[in-house]
Amino acid sequence: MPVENDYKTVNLNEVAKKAGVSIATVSRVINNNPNVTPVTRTKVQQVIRKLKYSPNRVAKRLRNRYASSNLLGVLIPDIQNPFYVEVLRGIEDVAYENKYALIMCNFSQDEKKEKLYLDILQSESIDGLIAAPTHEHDQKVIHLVKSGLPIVCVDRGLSGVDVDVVLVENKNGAFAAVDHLAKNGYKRIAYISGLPQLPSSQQREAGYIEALMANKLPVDRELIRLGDSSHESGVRLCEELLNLSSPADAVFAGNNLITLGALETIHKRKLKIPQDIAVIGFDDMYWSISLNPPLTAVRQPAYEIGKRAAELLIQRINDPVRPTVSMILKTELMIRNSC
Amino acid sequence: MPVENDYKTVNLNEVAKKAGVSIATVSRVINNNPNVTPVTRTKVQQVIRKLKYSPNRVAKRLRNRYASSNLLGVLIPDIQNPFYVEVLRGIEDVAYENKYALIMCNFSQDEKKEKLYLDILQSESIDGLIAAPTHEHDQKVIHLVKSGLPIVCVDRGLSGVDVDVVLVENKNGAFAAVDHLAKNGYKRIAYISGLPQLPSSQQREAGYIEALMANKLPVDRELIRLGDSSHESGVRLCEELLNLSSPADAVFAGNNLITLGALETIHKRKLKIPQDIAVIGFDDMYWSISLNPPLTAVRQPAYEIGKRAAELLIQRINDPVRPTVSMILKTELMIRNSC
DNA sequence: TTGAAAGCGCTAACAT
DNA sequence: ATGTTAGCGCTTTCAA
Repeated sequence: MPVENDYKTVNLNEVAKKAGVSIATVSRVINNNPNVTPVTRTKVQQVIRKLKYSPNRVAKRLRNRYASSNLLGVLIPDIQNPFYVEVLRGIEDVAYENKYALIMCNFSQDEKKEKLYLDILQSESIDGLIAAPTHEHDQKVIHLVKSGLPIVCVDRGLSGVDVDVVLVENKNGAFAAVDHLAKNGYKRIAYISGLPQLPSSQQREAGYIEALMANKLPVDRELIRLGDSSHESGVRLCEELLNLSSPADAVFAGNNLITLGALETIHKRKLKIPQDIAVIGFDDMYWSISLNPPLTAVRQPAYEIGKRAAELLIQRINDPVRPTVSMILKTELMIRNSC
Repeated sequence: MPVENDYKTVNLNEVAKKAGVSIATVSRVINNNPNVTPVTRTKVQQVIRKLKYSPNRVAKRLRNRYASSNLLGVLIPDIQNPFYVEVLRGIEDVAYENKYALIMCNFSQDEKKEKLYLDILQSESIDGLIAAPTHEHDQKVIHLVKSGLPIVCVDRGLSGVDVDVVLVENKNGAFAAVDHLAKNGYKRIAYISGLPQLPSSQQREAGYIEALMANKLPVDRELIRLGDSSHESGVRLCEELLNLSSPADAVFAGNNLITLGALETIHKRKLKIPQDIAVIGFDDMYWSISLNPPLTAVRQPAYEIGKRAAELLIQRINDPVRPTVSMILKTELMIRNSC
């Protein structure tokens, strides 16, 4: 049971008393209300400084629930994924420029945790939210959108509601990757998918299949492995692919973490890339060049995604009725040596 | 200028009215106060569910400033550094278990930003804070400790105040790394340091120098390069080291990001590791095995650091007067192929 | 220009 | 067992 913390904070009352004015006047000084004489203002400011007074944001928000809390919520599916970290950095830079602080919540792809954090975020009365929902029918997020809270979705859209969203061309990106593999002569190209309920996983699979067909390659369901977007799933599913009676000769990994997991398996087996097996990953990393071998990957403009999302969110906070937009960013195939 | 958000929230009053009881009774139901008849309780709960009522945390905190906000602050120096991400995961798991949510603030080694976030955190009346201060004399954090806010420092201590802290054996870890290099016959071992004001950078340098001396190797100031703990600094300083008239034959990199930067430079120059130059990094990564070549590194128990720090923090919140503790965790040399 | 006072949603002491 | 009410720190009318 928490014990009383005995650190007390200076409040308006103490400042007012010490300055010999009313709390209303102190409040005016703090909020730069022009209706204060320079003399009074200076006097109050001195006391504020002396007492190290800083306004209580909690009280402020309670009183003025429609005023800005200067707090933005960010709901991240997996903080271990460097892609989301980069998105976060984009969000952060824009937020900081606009004097917003971030409450970041990482739900580790756990829907229960997501719900808990969403509840907290809502009752903290944040000004807006950037979220990557677990799936398109995420009831909780949909409910929040409907309630009028400014929201921007990244990486994953929402079905049935009108919401700002920032996505990438998942299908095209996947197509380019697999097409590159096929053009280089690989015949048994595998796809290790992330969580199958994610729209991005589905779109990447669609791109994979289209590229196979465009190159007259058969679609073998055995070569499509469904995982949970984690590093561990990359390790495990790559093993399965290598154990096939007719093993894969190339792997298209559905995200960052899966790629790193697949590489781990391949290196453990002392297989040569790309001679024994080719690898291409969705998501580039800044250290891709230092991997063995330098990794060929589909680059998502992660920082840009975050930046755009934050910009859209702040726009919406300032203008709740502007029409929603969908922003689709392009991917880029970074060809190096892994295929 | 933000416009009114028109999403209104259900409050105690509406629930009370609809249920035909007083707000006090509703409050009791919410807080599981036993003094409510089962009949009343059920009736109120039904209304709560029907109205989708959820308590306003802001009001709760204002009213009861000494009660738990169930909010923990985390002040991260650099979210791009996988080490801190791992620490964060440790913190998060413990926090979640104990029903705390996290406000994470990433200040990107920027002291101004750090100060801003600290102000916000304080006025959000968080229950406690886990911080990695910019340096040992961080006035703002010291002030917070003195004010009585429960705080645990990670990775970096604070001088002159009594505060819980979780650290690793930086000096020993560095010694082991450099000693390993020396024992393998390397003569011109360089050290790329992170931000020189960080205690960890200094301790690692001390370990480096001691290992040099223990192996009767000269200490050449030219081989010690001071950076800012970033990836970019690793790239740049490794270049400088390679351009020396008598270049380094081994590099001890002060952290994760620096290691990745140094590798980038070495690969760009098509140098062979460890033949042309050996590399050893402080901080292990789960994908170290997939690097070219598999990286030898000093492993810090990052997840454990976060876990311990969060445990200490929660202990302190529950018992503000327990004596402070310093926890020093061990590092481990992971020998692979880069030296 | 300044002050007094209401009230944001909630909890807890007190009254019934 | 339930209700009434004060007050957390703040902003904002309204009055002076």
